[in-house]
Amino acid sequence: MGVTKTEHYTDKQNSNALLIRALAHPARIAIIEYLIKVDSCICSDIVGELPLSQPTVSQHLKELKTAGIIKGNIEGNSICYCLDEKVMGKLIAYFTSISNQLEKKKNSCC
Amino acid sequence: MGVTKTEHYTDKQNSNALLIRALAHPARIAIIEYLIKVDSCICSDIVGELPLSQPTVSQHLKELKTAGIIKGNIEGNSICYCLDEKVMGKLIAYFTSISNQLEKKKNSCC
DNA sequence: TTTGTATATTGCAATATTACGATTAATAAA
DNA sequence: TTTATTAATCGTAATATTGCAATATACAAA
Repeated sequence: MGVTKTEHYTDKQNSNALLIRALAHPARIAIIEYLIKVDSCICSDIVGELPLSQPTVSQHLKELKTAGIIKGNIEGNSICYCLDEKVMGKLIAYFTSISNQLEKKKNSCC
Repeated sequence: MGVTKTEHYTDKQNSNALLIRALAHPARIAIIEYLIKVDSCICSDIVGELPLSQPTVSQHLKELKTAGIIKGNIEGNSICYCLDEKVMGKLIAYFTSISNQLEKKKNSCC
């Protein structure tokens, strides 16, 4: 039905899924990589960097913003977007914890 | 149009997006967390663990398998699924590299 | 005020995802 | 061989995502 049964998973599983989903598109990966590279930016830069129209880029930015991964501050008549390192840190911490768990038990069956 | 313009991104961006997308659902997060916890399992176990029907679980397993995150070996008349730590490692390495880049430049503008 | 620039929103079409019942396929057990 | 068990596949419905043209909004500059 295209609708996820979120109520049966843990809060962590749901919130991590939302964060991960926000990065599950090459355009949004390109956006955060660009934000990391320039370490501050305005939206029109991003439109120029991507092979997408301005409305489509705006939509991807909105998804990243909704997920909390980026934040935007109005600056004159443009908008300064940058990473929310705290939220990004949560995602990184999740994968780090998986990494640690995998380190511990190397006795896989396959 | 619901179709991603993959040809304009780098191979890394596209392949990372595919890996990340494979985990962009709480059911699939629950599956890999369960696989890590038990360190080997068969599909029927997973069906019991999740609030989803057997066909739906099978479909999620297929997506994880297509992405390369898990592998399955036939074992009697059931299937032993487990993580492909090499592929999982690539994903972890990506987030680690992002983490390292963020460490270096703390002078964000927002 | 008018004009230009930057970004968001709306509306829509094409396609993808999520979920499940019914069925199939393959092996195990009786 | 028959029956049971396990997992995959098919078909389909509901919903979500991706993308863009057109338009709206908001501010800056002239």
